[in-house]
Amino acid sequence: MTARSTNTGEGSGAQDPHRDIPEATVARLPVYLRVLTSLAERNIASCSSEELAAAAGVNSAKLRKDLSYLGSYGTRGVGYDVDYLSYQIAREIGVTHDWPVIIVGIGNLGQALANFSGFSSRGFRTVALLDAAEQMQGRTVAGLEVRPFADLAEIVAAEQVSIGVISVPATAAQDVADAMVEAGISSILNFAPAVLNVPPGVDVRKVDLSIELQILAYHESRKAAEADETVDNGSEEGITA
Amino acid sequence: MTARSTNTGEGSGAQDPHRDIPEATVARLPVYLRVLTSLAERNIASCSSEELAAAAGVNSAKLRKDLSYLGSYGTRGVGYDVDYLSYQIAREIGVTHDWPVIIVGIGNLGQALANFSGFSSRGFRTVALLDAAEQMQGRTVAGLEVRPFADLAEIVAAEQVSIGVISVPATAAQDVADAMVEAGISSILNFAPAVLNVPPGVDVRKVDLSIELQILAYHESRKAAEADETVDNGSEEGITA
DNA sequence: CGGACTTTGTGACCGCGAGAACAAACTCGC
DNA sequence: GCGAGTTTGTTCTCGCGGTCACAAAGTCCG
Ligand SMILES: NC(=O)c1ccc[n+]([C@@H]2O[C@H](COP(=O)([O-])OP(=O)(O)OC[C@H]3O[C@@H](n4cnc5c(N)ncnc54)[C@H](O)[C@@H]3O)[C@@H](O)[C@H]2O)c1
Ligand SMILES: NC(=O)c1ccc[n+]([C@@H]2O[C@H](COP(=O)([O-])OP(=O)(O)OC[C@H]3O[C@@H](n4cnc5c(N)ncnc54)[C@H](O)[C@@H]3O)[C@@H](O)[C@H]2O)c1
Repeated sequence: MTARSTNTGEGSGAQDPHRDIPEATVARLPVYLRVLTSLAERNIASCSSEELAAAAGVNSAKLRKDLSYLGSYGTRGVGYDVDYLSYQIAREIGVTHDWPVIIVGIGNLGQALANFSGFSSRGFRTVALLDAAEQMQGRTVAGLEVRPFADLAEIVAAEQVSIGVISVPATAAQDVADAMVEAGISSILNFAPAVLNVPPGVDVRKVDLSIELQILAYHESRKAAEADETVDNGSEEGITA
Repeated sequence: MTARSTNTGEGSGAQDPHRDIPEATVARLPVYLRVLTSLAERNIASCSSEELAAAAGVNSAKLRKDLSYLGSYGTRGVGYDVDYLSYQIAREIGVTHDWPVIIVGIGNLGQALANFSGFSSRGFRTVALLDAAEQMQGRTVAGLEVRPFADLAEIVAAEQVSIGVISVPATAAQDVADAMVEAGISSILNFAPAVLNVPPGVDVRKVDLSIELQILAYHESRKAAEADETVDNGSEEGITA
């Protein structure tokens, strides 16, 4: 999913034994962190891998292996300390401090994102909303004034922004991405249904609702086809045993 | 990502040689379809795998292999016919006809989704908006009246809905999912940051913005750390050759 | 203090998916 | 009609990721 390019030194190998957490694990760490936060809110101090895994919806062995990439933070025979593990995961992800984020394109979706409170509680702070449309200028959304797109570079520099969200129409997405990169942003979350071209070193993640729905539709089609077949063949339900 | 359970007959093996398209391929087919649609709009009749792959942002060999799962729809020495291939992909995904969809939770996000025009053009039709809150009842959003959550079963049955979207707070997500399944929905797109428990045969896909941002944050952290190291070690740029 | 029990951390195995390379098949020009 | 050129479809290999199973390590009770 991520268009993460290989490191700057293309051929260097760069096998620093420091840490290299598998991408699949990185994608699950936030889930674990959320579960742990929820446990902490219920004043649960300690927790086994089995319980954690169940709450996160994954296999317990997978969870243990994931956590082992960060170090040995559990106690055998007991489990994991909720607060301690939470902190370790947050530190690994890099959300012990807040990341400033900007949103470009304050339409339907952009406004919903700006109004969304879930970001601030999970390590992010929306510092600016930008839009190119004349009639959006000066309007206030979620307590922030909508600023002209031309101010992008200035804002990024002033607030040290490295993460940008794109919620403009697909046709404008590449232009916005180019401007973001030019301004110094190196991570982009893209909601527009467009393939973004970015230079090495810049990460792009895309969220595409139509694709998600179409994947569901595919499985629905097959379920329907399967059901038809089962009707034709008569019942196939496990009467074997 | 998908919590698709194994088929009804858990141990049956079900090796129907009919078709079994790899999940990774299924996730890319919608991207190809979008690219093809875009080409068709520009009156481009034919296209090589190389061009398609570039526009979709994937490797051309991978694209060819993906397409080969549907059959041999290309012409060697020429490429693919845009309209023909579009239709074949749409048929495989199952979006030659529209799928009725309902959205539950018409808050910030739900309203943005309801107002989003992109769904209808990609094989989906929002047939109902549901919300539990008293003050939402009777309001009209995107040309549809918001209906009480209690009407869920009735609507699903009347409109033959099999796909549901959840955009309620995380605490309510499991309840809504249960009700959806009870009503006969078998595919769920979940925006709430919660792990949903559903019976076998029901597909769930989740879209979690906080997780996406946290993954970006992780890579940002590492980029920052890397940059620090490079400064310490002096330049490491490819001077080797 | 020791043994039984619990739970972590990890080694081994397997299957999916990505990518490179190539043979087959088709078109087009002569 | 035929050869050169082009592009597909497929085979092979390799590495990542998921799962099982177990040894190591710690706790707790008698
Ligand atoms: N609304 C949804 O629920 C939804 C769902 C999935 C995907 N999307 C995607 O998200 C994007 C935005 O959707 P939306 O419904 O909010 O659209 P919208 O038309 O409501 O909003 C787009 C905003 O972007 C601004 N804009 C346009 N060009 C710009 C530019 N070059 N620079 C800065 N701002 C610019 C416009 O002024 C407008 O305010 C689209 O690509 C859409 O496909 C939206
Ligand atoms: N707004 C965003 O941009 C955004 C981004 C990421 C994730 N999310 C997630 O999407 C979900 C919705 O976010 P939101 O900002 O729209 O919240 P919101 O509070 O604005 O809207 C939630 C809506 O759900 C309704 N609701 C609550 N319980 C219900 C129930 N049991 N049955 C039916 N309806 C019910 C409420 O009446 C309300 O209208 C949340 O889980 C949130 O974490 C939102």
